[in-house]
Amino acid sequence: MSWRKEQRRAERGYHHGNLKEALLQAALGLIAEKGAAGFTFADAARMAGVSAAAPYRHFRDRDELLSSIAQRGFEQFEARLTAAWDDGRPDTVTAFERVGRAYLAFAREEPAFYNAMFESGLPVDANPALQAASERAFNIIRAAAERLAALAPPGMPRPPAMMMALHIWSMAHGVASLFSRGDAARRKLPMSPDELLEAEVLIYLRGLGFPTDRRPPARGAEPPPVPPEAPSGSGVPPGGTPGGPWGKPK
Amino acid sequence: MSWRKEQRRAERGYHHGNLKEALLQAALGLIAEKGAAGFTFADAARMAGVSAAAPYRHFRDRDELLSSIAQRGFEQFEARLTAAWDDGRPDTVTAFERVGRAYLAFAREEPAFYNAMFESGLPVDANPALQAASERAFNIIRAAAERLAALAPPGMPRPPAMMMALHIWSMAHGVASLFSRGDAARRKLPMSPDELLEAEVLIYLRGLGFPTDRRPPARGAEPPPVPPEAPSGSGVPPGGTPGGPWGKPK
DNA sequence: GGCTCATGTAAAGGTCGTTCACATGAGCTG
DNA sequence: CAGCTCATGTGAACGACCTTTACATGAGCC
Repeated sequence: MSWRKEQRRAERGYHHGNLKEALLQAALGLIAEKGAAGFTFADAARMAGVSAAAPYRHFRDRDELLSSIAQRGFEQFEARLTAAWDDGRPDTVTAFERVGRAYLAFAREEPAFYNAMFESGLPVDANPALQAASERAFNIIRAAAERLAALAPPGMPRPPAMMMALHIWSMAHGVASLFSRGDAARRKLPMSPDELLEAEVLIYLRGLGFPTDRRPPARGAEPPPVPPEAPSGSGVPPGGTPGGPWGKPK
Repeated sequence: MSWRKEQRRAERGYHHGNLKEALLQAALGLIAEKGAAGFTFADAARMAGVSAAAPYRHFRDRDELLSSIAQRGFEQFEARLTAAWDDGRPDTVTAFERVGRAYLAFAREEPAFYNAMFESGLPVDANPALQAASERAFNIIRAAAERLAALAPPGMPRPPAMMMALHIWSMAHGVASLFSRGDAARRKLPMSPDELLEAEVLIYLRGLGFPTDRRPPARGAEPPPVPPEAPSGSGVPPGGTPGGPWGKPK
């Protein structure tokens, strides 16, 4: 009860206080540095200032730690996608693309989480809680796709929202994992991963018949099914992509 | 030079004969079973019936073995993509889709190679030969995209072939790595990975303005001004998808 | 104060990756 | 065939890691 003990508790608390949290943080840092494969249980213990056996009081084994991190990652992922979707404001297509960018941003800014979630070799169904978290995150994309599908122009058959969601997911994951992270980012590209994904999604949506030319409706005409591409005269607002979803057409 | 020695040579040749090849094969099997992360150098040595130190006569370290496998994988990958592309026969769009399916088939049928190539955490530029092999494989996709881009319908701006190639690659990799391999394949889907990718690519191509409805024109009004590729009289390629790129429209 | 349980430690066994000194046999040279 | 040399494989050893086991310790509760 002495002051010192109180002090110790503040520093390390009960036998360190919250080793579990400390280990998660340490592991996160290590994974960010060296990848999920390179991360070692012993290192995390060392980093937390604790013996190599201590972590086993909090995690059955190394995989369970990894799985915990992946789960936490899916939760943050879900939060970011939810925020990006913003319930479809200001319009569905814009919000949808924002979700795509949020996906990439997460992959780029949280490499450790992304690695644990998708590249650590964890079996998808390792942990029911993990699986549930993963599904909750995916459901954001799915819900967005649902809203988008409901907007299908009259002329076109309405695409299944589930399929759209899976397509978008695969695009985002493909771009993230091939071009946007770690060593893979070194591949030389004609455009940034964000632009690449944005163009990909836009072209895809156009393929479904959605109007993707969302700029101040300078030249009236409500979008007919599959409107022609950007008119050559438009003023190219900053967010817009002149000349179509890709850069300057040849 | 006795009979026994000749026999031994037949079995193991000079000090085993071709340990290098045996190690590559062993590693391939192990990776297929347990993933690139789980594969161990010592195991490969054991499987080849050789001491744990022997592999070091043929590979600088474990990573070099992995890198060799990845390189060989890219070579086989290139061969399969080349065969699938078949120089764009019978028509560009059909051949293009066949390349997509070949991509998935490779990922499914050669999980060990795919794993070493894309999921082993090897730095892309680890080995110049590896990087070159990887580029050669990608160039097949790129060449196919080039041909496709050249067919851009007059009304549309011509999409950069490089971008198209990157898009297709990301779709194929995304689908393969999320849905088509190992544990990930357990995710329950409304359609097979092949169908998923086929639909995705078709929708994408339609978004670029390509005619993707290569069937006897059932319920017209589809392709805008576009020189149709295969003559519509040709006998319904087996890959045809009734009702649009996805299944029955709702 | 004493009990109990969660939490941490030390030690040990097993596996790996890797290195090093050494063995061995293939193929050449004379 | 003798002998040399070099590629190839072995055995032992080191350090790191994962994991288990027996033991220590201190928090919280009666």
